[in-house]
Amino acid sequence: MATLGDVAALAGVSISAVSRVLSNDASARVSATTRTRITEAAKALNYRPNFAGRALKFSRSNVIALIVPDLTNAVFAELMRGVEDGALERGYVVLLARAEDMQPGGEMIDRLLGEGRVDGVLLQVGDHVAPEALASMLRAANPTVLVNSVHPGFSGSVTLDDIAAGRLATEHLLTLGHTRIALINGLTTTHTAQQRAIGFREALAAASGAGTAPGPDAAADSGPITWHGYEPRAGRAALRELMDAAEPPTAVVVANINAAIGVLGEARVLGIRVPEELSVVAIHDAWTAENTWPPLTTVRMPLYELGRRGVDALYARLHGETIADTVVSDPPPELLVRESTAPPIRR
Amino acid sequence: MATLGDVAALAGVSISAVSRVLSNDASARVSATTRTRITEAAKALNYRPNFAGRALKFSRSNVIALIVPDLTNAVFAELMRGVEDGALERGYVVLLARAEDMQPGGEMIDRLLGEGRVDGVLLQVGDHVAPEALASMLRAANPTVLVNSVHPGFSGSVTLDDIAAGRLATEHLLTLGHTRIALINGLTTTHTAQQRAIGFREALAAASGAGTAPGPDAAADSGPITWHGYEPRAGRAALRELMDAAEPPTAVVVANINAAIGVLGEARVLGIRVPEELSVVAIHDAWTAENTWPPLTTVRMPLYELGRRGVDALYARLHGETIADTVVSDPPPELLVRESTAPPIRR
DNA sequence: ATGAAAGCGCTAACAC
DNA sequence: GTGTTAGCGCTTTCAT
Repeated sequence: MATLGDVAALAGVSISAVSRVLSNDASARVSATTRTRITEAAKALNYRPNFAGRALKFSRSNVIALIVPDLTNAVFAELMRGVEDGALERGYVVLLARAEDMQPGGEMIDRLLGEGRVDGVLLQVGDHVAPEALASMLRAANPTVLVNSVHPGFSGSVTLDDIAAGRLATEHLLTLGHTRIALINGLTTTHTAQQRAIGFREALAAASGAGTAPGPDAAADSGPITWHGYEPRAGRAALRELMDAAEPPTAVVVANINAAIGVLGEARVLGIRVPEELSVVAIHDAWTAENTWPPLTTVRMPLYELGRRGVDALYARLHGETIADTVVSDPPPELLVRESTAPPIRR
Repeated sequence: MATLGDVAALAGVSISAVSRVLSNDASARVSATTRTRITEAAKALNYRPNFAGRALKFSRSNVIALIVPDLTNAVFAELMRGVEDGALERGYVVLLARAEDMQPGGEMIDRLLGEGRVDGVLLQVGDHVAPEALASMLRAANPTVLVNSVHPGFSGSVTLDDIAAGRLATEHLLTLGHTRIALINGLTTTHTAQQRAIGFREALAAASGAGTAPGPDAAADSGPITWHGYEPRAGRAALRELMDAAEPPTAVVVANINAAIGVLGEARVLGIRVPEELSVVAIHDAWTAENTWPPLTTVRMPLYELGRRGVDALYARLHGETIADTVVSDPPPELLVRESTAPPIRR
């Protein structure tokens, strides 16, 4: 690893001259000859500015941490890509971390930040994190931006339009002619699940309001909602529960694609044919949706853009700006009709 | 961010005293009183050693990079966990990077290493990387360890026992009574695919050798092999190809679980019932295997241990030891029988 | 037992 | 135009 000193020696100039040239200081006055001598020497030695030296000088690492609950969740693939691209564009490197290692109470994050390893944190909080645990790491001037999550009293979240997603998925089923529709949702504690439930109810209410006279109790019009979580096994449990009812649904909105995969599996076990006897539409798209049977109808969310906007927000915060919560709705949620949804069977 | 100087000032001692105490220098002679004064001051100020300062001093970052072709591939989940755990144990932090960003020709890796951001690299090379591209970054004293891959002339790989995996999967189908067995494999260029093919042929040869008289041309005994790749769509293409044959197989070994998911999907499209008309066993286990229909029989590989051993090897290399190639076979590949395999139909 | 000082690689203010 | 110098936070001789 060649240093500035090495380059300076080879070029026969001072260290500061080299520094000026190689960091392309605009206001640097250097003769053309020395400039070429320096750049050539640097190239010959394959010079790269030492990371630690810079970080020490600037007290800034140009690294941001991205923390997601589960790295292998295909849903986060796009998010990560967006973050990486946004970061690269701004000269940042992304340190990807497992939320697992971040327990308990953000000790690991404190370390990352406290030791100056990273300048800021992009945090997608997992479903099972208690708000209290979050509170400790969101205190004070902590350069953190929440992605896809919110926290009471914390300003600096960037989220998706989950209401629209819930509405879109539900409208699709209504359009097909379904009337008994259920929502297989995430945990009640999560903001995303709450939002998706709102969209679900909105669509149902609008339909019943338009189609029939507005009932006195709109609540009775709304379909059943389960709140088991976003994992495949949560989807399985939810479906069993719903199918036990006296009048089981003919269609379900599943708030997460992974849970939907569980729903599909459980439907097979229960002998329920999809889409003939049960239509399934899931929120979030991923490669897995094309490889289930039947292929899953999904609502594609702008996760890539979410990642980029998250970096934008963190960048702004790192530069002293106070940032407001933002909802990423461009491009808007998009319905991808595959083969898991169909009109209900007449009988 | 409190510095050593801050702690020293608060404790009323010199900076060097603080350094000695806080880095628990065993050979440091310090009075009990100053020691407690220092530790208390450090605690009061929530002191954390500055990363850049240390890295600069030691010319060592205590960070290793883990590069995998696709972060969201469930197969790598275990690998990552093993790496993280192994690294943490040794006081290292893991910088997770997309192979995507590493193109072309390892420019990004050169940067990571050249700027001193990481001390070494754990590299799982993707299927589509040309050996020439790899050669440039594996030259000289590059502190790199290949995981799950090999490179001609490069010593420092840690791999799995893919021969045993191929053999185990094939033996399972043989035991069920299948005689027309095919291998849906990865690209010919990948070491893992080659090894799995060896195991596949070994099992077939052993069976034909034991069951009948050893034929003069053992090659004729071996089942057909396709080499399309490890992705779902590669699996689909492979199945279509195999089923076009005059005597299609009654069972397939799929060299990768993701390809196997594609195989299952394509079987549905072709109207082939699994396992009645076609048994499917895949190498590598993941949560997805439990959620396909039917649930996939798989061969579980010790990927967690692979990760840990990879860190071991890199650590050794970073400390000047020359390391040999190693094969991680403890625990050995394990067959997980689910519902995608069954005896062939008699006719 | 404790402190002073040098130096890791870099940048920027300040000479000349 | 170019060089000298101080200092970012840390560890480690070397004095005392």
